[in-house]
Amino acid sequence: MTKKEELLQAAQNKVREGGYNNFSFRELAKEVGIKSASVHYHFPTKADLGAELAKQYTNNFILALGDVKTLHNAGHNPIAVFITQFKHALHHDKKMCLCGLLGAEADILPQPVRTEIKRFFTKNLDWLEQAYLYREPTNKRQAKQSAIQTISLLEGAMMISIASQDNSVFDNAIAGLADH
Amino acid sequence: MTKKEELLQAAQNKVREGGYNNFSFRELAKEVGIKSASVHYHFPTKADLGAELAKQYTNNFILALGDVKTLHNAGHNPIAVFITQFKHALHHDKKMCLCGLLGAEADILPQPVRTEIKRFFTKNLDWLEQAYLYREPTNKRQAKQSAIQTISLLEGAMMISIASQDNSVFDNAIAGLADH
DNA sequence: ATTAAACTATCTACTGATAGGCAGTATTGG
DNA sequence: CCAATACTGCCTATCAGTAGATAGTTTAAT
Repeated sequence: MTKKEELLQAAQNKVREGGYNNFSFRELAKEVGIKSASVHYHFPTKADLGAELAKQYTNNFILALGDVKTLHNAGHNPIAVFITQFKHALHHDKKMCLCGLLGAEADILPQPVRTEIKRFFTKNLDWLEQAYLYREPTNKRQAKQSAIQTISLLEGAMMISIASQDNSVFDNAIAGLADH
Repeated sequence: MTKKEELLQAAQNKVREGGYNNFSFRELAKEVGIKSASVHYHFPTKADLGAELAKQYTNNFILALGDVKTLHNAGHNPIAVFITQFKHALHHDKKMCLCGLLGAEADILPQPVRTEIKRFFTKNLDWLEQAYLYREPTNKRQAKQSAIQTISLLEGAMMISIASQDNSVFDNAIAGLADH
């Protein structure tokens, strides 16, 4: 892993714990073993770092989900896959969704970061809409609404689980969500 | 309004925009027209201020909801009332739920603040559980689950609406939620 | 006279950012 | 083939601004 990648990884952990203001160049530098001035070599400004962080997070997230059609044809339920990925983020990383937390504080984010956060949600909503269209006789309007409701429930349940320090909240919230 | 109340109000706005790290004693002081040192007179430490902020927010929120039984007997649907209060917070204040945002960054909050955030959710879940028990033949287990799902959906939808800078996301998410 | 609510002044620590230097590696032109 | 050049990735040193917090003082109302 290059120093740049290490910096992004360290930043991701910090942001997922306490938001955009919860990391500093000095802190990241110390964690990966370089000086804070060198972080500016890789990312000219903090906004640049934040934007790239959100961008890569989104890309990795969508990539990990895979293709809706492929999943469906292989006999998997895309919606269950989507839910599982959120569940994994909470249970494995024990941290909030990066874009969920940043989304909540969108008002104070530099524009480039805010743009990437928006992209996370449009990408995920498009994916979910497609997933719902592979189900039952559904029109586009209904699929869109189901997509919004599903991702809202997941982000909200994640948030409350972390606030409550109790993952059973999340498990309870998603019970029976995938199977109609 | 006393200076102390003004300070709490100013802090609430700041926190609901960008989280716990988005306000400073100097900023608050400037906004209400006193010196930063004087803020320490009202709130010895930042954690004290944060905890009282969350406490009052929770109390006001529950107070504004009213009593479930009373609402039900007056012919109102408590669940619809609950949803309306969230909707109002988003549409009127144009800001995230204080405890939603703070809940997401619970890992970095001073314990006294975290405790108050937890209380917000237990209070609201209890209220909602009661509300669901006034509906149809439902057992306690089902009512608890419905409560978690409802508040998760609301918090999540709020978050995504702010991230997307588009309130129609929220309206779409809550469509048909109150009426079974 | 006591007390509440503000003040002045100051401390240490941390913030993002910049200027300029210095090795090591690639690239390129004669 | 080799010297000149440029690039990469880091460094030291430093800046102005802001953070939370404290000690001690003044003001005004009870």
